[in-house]
Amino acid sequence: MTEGRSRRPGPRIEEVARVAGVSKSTVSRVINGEKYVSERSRQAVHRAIAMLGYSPNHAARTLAGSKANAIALVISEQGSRVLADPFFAGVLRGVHAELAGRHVQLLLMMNQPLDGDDQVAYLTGGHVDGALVVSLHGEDPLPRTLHETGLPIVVGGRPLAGGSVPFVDADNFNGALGAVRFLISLGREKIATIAGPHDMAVGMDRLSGWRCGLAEHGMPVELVAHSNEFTPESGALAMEELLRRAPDLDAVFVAADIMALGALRVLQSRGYRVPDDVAVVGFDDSVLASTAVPPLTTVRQDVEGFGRTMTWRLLAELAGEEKLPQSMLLPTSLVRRASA
Amino acid sequence: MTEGRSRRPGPRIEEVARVAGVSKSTVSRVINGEKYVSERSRQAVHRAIAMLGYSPNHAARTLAGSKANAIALVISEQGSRVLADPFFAGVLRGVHAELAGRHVQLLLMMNQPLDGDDQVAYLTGGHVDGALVVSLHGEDPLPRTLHETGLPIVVGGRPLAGGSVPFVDADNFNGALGAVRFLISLGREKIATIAGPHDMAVGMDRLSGWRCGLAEHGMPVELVAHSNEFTPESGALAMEELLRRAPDLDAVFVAADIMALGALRVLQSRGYRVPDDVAVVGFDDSVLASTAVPPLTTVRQDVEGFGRTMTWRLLAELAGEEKLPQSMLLPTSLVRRASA
DNA sequence: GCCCCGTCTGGGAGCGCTCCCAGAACCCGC
DNA sequence: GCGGGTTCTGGGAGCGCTCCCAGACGGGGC
Repeated sequence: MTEGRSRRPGPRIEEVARVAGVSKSTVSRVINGEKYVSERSRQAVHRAIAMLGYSPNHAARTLAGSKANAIALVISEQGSRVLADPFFAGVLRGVHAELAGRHVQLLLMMNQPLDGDDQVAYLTGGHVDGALVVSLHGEDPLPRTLHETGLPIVVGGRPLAGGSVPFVDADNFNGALGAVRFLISLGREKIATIAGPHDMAVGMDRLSGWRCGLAEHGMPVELVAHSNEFTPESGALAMEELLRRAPDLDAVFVAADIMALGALRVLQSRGYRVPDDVAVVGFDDSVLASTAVPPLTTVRQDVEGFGRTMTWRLLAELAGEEKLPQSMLLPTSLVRRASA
Repeated sequence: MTEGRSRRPGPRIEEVARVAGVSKSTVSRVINGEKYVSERSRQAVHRAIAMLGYSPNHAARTLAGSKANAIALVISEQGSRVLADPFFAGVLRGVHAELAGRHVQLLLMMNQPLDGDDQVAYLTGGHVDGALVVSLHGEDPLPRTLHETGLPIVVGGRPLAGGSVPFVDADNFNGALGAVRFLISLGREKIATIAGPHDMAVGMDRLSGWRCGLAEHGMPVELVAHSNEFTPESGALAMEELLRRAPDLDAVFVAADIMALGALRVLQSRGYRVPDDVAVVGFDDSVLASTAVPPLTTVRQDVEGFGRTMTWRLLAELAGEEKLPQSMLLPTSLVRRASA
């Protein structure tokens, strides 16, 4: 590479030891937060580190130690869809926030068409201590594959084929349930839903919530239209199907804002007024929700918290903490706008 | 961390050397593609590597060598906005695609409120060989600061305070120019623009293109409304201002799809028909464009190419290539939909 | 008094590579 | 024949840490 970007300049651990008046070993112990270091030494080392502006060499730590001091963020499957979703933005911010101050590198990986095994090999090859796997497609085999190698991982989004893989997810079930209860509280009586694909947990869980909400009021749970993907077009098709089956429906719970957009378009072009004739509730509270016409009432999930929680869970496991919850569901909240 | 995720198992370079019947040094030379290795040795080493499934230890290479074998992707300023933009998704994919097969790690970094100097220190501290800096805010000092430390970087988006920092950007000027020419070809005669903030190159370049397009047909270039940020609300305000100043305008070029959404809303609520009364052209071709009502005619930029080009440029520099272009502009294209 | 255990410390081997150096082998021209 | 290059090779000293070991010190319990 560019010849001679000369060897890293900063002070080494030895320098710190000299200044602090202790040995390399003791400095190392302080850096790694081990016990069996006197308060006096600890202070001295911290002072020396601050004075010299010392920062440990990542490669050396990794080479010498038994850990890689890095975790991977793996975007499974085409990545396109996940990333295109602003959802991912918040997650990333959360991950980063939780990592702040720790000496842990964040490596980014995506499923390339080529990769596959390479990726698993790399991840389990000692380059990272653990991985955050964002995988929306419930049947994605990667989470399980990785988990079985013994690599500590946390999956974002409940994996369908997960076995006992630790995961973090929004509480999709209760989010949907709350949305339906809200619609019922508005006096709506014929509440349909546009559900996501069968093979995604996020879709199934929201559908269950909808079912449950209706069932607990003794209302029928027939008006379901499945869409194949999270796109406005797909949402529009589903809406058309619903209107064909029940022209007199008065509310729709749509499993994603982006599909709700398509549904809105169809409703309006058929002359239904939203929310007067038909109330619409989405899910995600993405940018799309507030820019929709009318602005969409939707279920918000805390995406940043999503990333933070995943990271926290992984780091805790790496730190050897016991009795961690195998999975965690994050609360959602209803954001009321104009569409319902 | 989890005690005893035992030391990385794979074979070491010495093993490869033994099997190939050469010395460590020669294996190292082959791996790093140096010259002065006989064809015979090279073949033998490659065979041995394949047979053993050898993969070099990243930490050791970095520690021993003079390069880090990693590059950083730095999301400058709040990150929130950049990331929320699907724009970033494509860039990331492009970066990753370009990196495939190379033994280069991609480290992700964001500007934390806390960081600042820490980040510069880390980046110039030898942890990475170079950095891709995504910075939409033109006056962001980070690109220049990093560049001045001598760290090879490529900035995504033309930096205003950039000096001679290498950058990659969409050809915003010609994109806007093309949009205006298109509007003129439709017979529009009173073409306004909603421009982005003054402090962002992307906004300024698109404005210049609009100006130029009108000027070359001898049309007046007065109908400019600046918005402070790339939001629908801001776009709506700007549209209102324009209508106040020129109720009879018949076209608007909006510097971003997301602002165009706000503009559309205002136009429609005032009874203007789009595109019959007023033609609207956006910029970016984001998801928003196709879901808008009516679907937005807009200027597309190849975001994936953006990422690929940035990465290519950086790697080329790291490889010591000479005479690289200091900056690169990527072509845009007009996507015709219903709004114009 | 003794030993044992818990606390704290320093020394030094070695992680798996790269890169410098020295030297072998070979070609060229004179 | 000799000197001077260019091509190829191996040996081995580190890169900057961590972690093991050995040992020093102190405060119990018997």
